[in-house]
Amino acid sequence: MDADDDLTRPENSWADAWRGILFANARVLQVAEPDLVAKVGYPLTWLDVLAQLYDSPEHSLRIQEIQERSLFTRSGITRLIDRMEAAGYVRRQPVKGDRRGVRVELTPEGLQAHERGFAAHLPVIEREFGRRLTPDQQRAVAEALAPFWREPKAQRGA
Amino acid sequence: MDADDDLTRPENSWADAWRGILFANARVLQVAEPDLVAKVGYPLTWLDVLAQLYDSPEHSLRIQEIQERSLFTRSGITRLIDRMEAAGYVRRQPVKGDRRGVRVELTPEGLQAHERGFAAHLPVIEREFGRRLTPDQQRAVAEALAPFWREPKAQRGA
DNA sequence: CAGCAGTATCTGCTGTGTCAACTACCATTC
DNA sequence: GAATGGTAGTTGACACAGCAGATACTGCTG
Repeated sequence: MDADDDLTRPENSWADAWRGILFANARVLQVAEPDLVAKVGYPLTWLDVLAQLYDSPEHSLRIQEIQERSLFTRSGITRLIDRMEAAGYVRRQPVKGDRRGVRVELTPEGLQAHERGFAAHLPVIEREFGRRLTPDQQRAVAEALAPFWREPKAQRGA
Repeated sequence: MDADDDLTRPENSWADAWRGILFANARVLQVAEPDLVAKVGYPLTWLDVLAQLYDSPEHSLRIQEIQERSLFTRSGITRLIDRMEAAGYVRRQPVKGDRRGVRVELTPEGLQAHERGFAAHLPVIEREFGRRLTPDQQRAVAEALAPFWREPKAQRGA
């Protein structure tokens, strides 16, 4: 993914770490994504949204909140919710007090889909990722990369 | 990205590491990708191919070899090369001895594009990723994730 | 309360990647 | 050397995400 890196120079020692991130991400998802679709019939993006809703009070969030927690743009979320709504996993509700807004809430089917999704997905991630690291490595990676998810998101796009 | 993980159970201790990978990848690329496009006028996928070609003997590879080294399907590569060829960065040549094949080679413009690309890209990755890890963390992450890029690729797709 | 800037979401268009089918060619077998 | 099965690359139809502009509403100002 990266070019020739001179590892003797200290300022380039992050290059292999970055390469590792790129490859680990790509290789694991390349297995996990089709696996999830095959097993539960929907893609990882849906599972992400289902999990966000599940973890929220009343299993519901506003479009904007979903966007903030995810790595999509607003228009991307609109269409994602369109599809999930068509599948019966979520429902759009008016927000009381702000008629511009939309509250997205999990349906019972969505709740079930969330459960099935994780039941199918987690073992694959464990097999493809977790087991390939020692407990020490798991801790080290988790600690080193924690800043990237414990921070507010850099805003972008429409 | 993930759901509620019980971190006291040892078999779930990879969850935060995985979450870190997902977020680090997404957050860094979310900055680096538009930055590259703004600075050199082409996306990361091109830089990846340019680097592969640059690192190869005679700055050329067969379509198939590019595909093996990348995370795309064959048809994806075909179209990617179409665009890069239209931009003048690569050239398609017949393969002697196998008239089915195509050899993709870097043009002088492509060579220059590669150079400009890395000159623009590496500092961004360093800033957004490298500097946020201590040297120890860089080493630990690199070592833990090395298996993912030092392995043959899982085949997929058309 | 008219005007107007700001916010929340949606929509049209476009770029890019995938899948499956297709063409062209290679290699083996009889 | 015709038949057959495999390989290399392309193409058509489609799915999905992004951007920019549209729409509908909020809330402040005078």
